[in-house]
Amino acid sequence: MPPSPPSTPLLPLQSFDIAKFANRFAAHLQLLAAALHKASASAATGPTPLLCRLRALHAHILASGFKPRAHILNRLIDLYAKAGDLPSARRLFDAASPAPTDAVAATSLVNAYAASGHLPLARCLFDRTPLPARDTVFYNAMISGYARAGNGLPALLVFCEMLQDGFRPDDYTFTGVLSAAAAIIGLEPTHCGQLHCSVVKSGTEHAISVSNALIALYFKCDSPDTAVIAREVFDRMVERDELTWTTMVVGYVRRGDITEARQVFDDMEGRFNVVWNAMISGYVHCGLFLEALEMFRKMKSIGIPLDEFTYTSVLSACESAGLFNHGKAVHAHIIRSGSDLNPVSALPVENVLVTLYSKCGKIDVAKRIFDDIERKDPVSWNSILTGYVNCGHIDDALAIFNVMPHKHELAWLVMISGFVHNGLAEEGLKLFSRMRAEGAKPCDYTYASTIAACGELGALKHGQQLHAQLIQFGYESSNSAGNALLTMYAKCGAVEEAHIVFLVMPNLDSISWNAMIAALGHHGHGREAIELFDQMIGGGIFPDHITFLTILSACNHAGLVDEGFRYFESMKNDYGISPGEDHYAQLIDLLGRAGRIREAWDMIKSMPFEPGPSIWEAVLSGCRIHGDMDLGIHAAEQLFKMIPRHDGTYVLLSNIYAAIGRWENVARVRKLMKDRGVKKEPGCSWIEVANKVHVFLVNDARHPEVQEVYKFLEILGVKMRKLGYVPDTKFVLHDVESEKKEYALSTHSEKLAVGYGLLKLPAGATVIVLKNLRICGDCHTAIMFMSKAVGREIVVRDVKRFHHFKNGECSCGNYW
DNA sequence: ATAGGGTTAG
Repeated sequence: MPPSPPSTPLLPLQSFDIAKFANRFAAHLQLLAAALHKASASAATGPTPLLCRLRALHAHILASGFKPRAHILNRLIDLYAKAGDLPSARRLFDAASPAPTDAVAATSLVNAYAASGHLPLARCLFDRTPLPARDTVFYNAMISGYARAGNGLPALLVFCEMLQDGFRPDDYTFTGVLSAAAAIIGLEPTHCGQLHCSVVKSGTEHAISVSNALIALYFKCDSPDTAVIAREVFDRMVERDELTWTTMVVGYVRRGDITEARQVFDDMEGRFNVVWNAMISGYVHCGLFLEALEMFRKMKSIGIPLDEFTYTSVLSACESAGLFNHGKAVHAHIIRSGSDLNPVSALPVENVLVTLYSKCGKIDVAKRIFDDIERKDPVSWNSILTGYVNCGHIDDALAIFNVMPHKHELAWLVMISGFVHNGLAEEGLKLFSRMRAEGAKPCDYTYASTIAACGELGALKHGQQLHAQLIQFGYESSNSAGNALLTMYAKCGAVEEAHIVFLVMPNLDSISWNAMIAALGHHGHGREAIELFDQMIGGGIFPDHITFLTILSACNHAGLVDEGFRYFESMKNDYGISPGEDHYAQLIDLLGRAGRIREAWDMIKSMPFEPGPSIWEAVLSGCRIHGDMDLGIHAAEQLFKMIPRHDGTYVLLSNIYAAIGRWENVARVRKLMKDRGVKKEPGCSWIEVANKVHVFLVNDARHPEVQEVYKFLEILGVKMRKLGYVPDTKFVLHDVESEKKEYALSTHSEKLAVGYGLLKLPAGATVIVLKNLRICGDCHTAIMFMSKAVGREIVVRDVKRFHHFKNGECSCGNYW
């Protein structure tokens, strides 16, 4: 804690003669400068204690009637500038004009302006200083000012001006020039070479700071060759400082070369904690969390000072690795070790703690930490917002969002994607509109989330509008937006559009491939999906567990049993990806649909883990298709045991009882629910509703029968609410900002169709599926089963053609 | 010179 400003005068004025004053002042100013240098970042706003002392001293100087000579004046200006009181510095400077004979004061001011982000002011002063008053240091101030602000080109121009004006650059000049050059994006290796040459010519290459800047410059170039040169510069250095090691380690880390970084680190002489921190954060960025933790442990044990940077990286490692107990231990360590954390630079620590606690489900702890943060910044707000969203507390998140002082771009994004993930896609769209109305600028990720919302809603027109906006904003080459568009078009049934997006995307990543394969699979194009998968492999893209989930699902949709098996094996053997529960579930679903329910059963028994809900769901659906009711009920009951409070299970179980007409069991389910305090009605009501339903396949909102469909949906929606159901996304009536209501169902409705289609339908009941989409895999399957169930032909119109379903087959020849 | 918050695929 710096001393508070003295209330009594610093100096007893009467005891010194004027000459001695001058010396005393100079000495005091010197002391203040040293104190100022030590007290770097301070949390306090307003005048700092040091500034108060400076003002008091200045007041003494004025009161003494002593007219400070140039060097004292310069020092005063410098101190005011460094203490952050630029207006005072400027006043003194201007009062000393118009005859500044040296550049010292101007340099101080240029430095201060640049440091406080007022580059134009610095430049203005720079330009107004006449040539005779300039010196090398003066140019250096301007150059390093630009360099620190990341303005590479202006810095180089000042450097040229300096040479033209006939000044000799020194090591400081080159340190500035090189770090300015490093800020230029797309710098060519030849440029680095040219700068390197002029460094050598000037004879400053032995200065450590110049070599350091040179190394940083070569690393920034991001080519393997320049990294080698950086290494050569490093090897030739006779003397190295902390910055040298940091630059090397960070250089390798940024290139993703963690091994080289570690080698440099191991060669390091000295115990610089910044380098340790850099190494830890390097490990975290590479996903090597355990190595990061090990390094932290070692750092602690050999007594390298830990600081805010260390804690932030280590906590982030714990959070990313899911090692919450470890994270809590580090938190405890921070508290135990006393609060020697700088309140300004500890902010990232607090922010990552918020993330850590919310990630492990302790949102209340996260909230407490958040509330205790004194000076919350946008990251703090976004962290707690994300915490609530990820815990599914979307209402709390919204409440926080609404009281946020400055809604950062990311906050909008988190909120919109939060809505979409919590089944409130429509709210997401509304929020996007609000964002635009409030003049906030969406980034490509925001577009990605909003477009995903359209996909969930099946709101093709809105999706197209967003597509157009995206191009206007210049985001058309963004991968995230492209992937979202592709998926949106596929979910709206426009596979061709999706494919076009896929074809024109400049940088396909594994998500793009997965999305396109899924799009084809969902629409029943199993063969094409497989073909695309092979292309993906041929293109050297490594498939992940989602790719295999997708390809298995595609095989499932297309009834490609053998292919499904082949890919399941290949996943394990060729790619070393061990199948998870979902992969097994796909395969079991596939077998079940093909009537090979016993094989599916064997597969379950051979699984390396206990079957979970998705497995039993797959068994259940297989049993429903092929009438193996004993196994089906077994599956339903397993499901029931696993998630006893999951309403869906009650629905599922009573559905299957109802389907085989065992109404007494349906009643038992009702009673069970009552006993267990589940408020909702069991699922048989759904069936009662569904069996009387006339639903149409609709591609076009202007379809003559669409009004009837709307009416039905409204009745169904009301009825469901009366029964205590909250209609899920499949049946929500979407009012999508247009004048006329657009009732859109997402691809999930197909699953519903499968469910309904397989029920025993009373004579005369017709179940057709409402869609404004084209017929795709599951939907097709469902209708084929329906045609078998009702024993007569069902004709549905697709966008392109009519499909005639009869006796479980379709005129288009597609096997389900 | 080292640190913290985000998206899209199943």
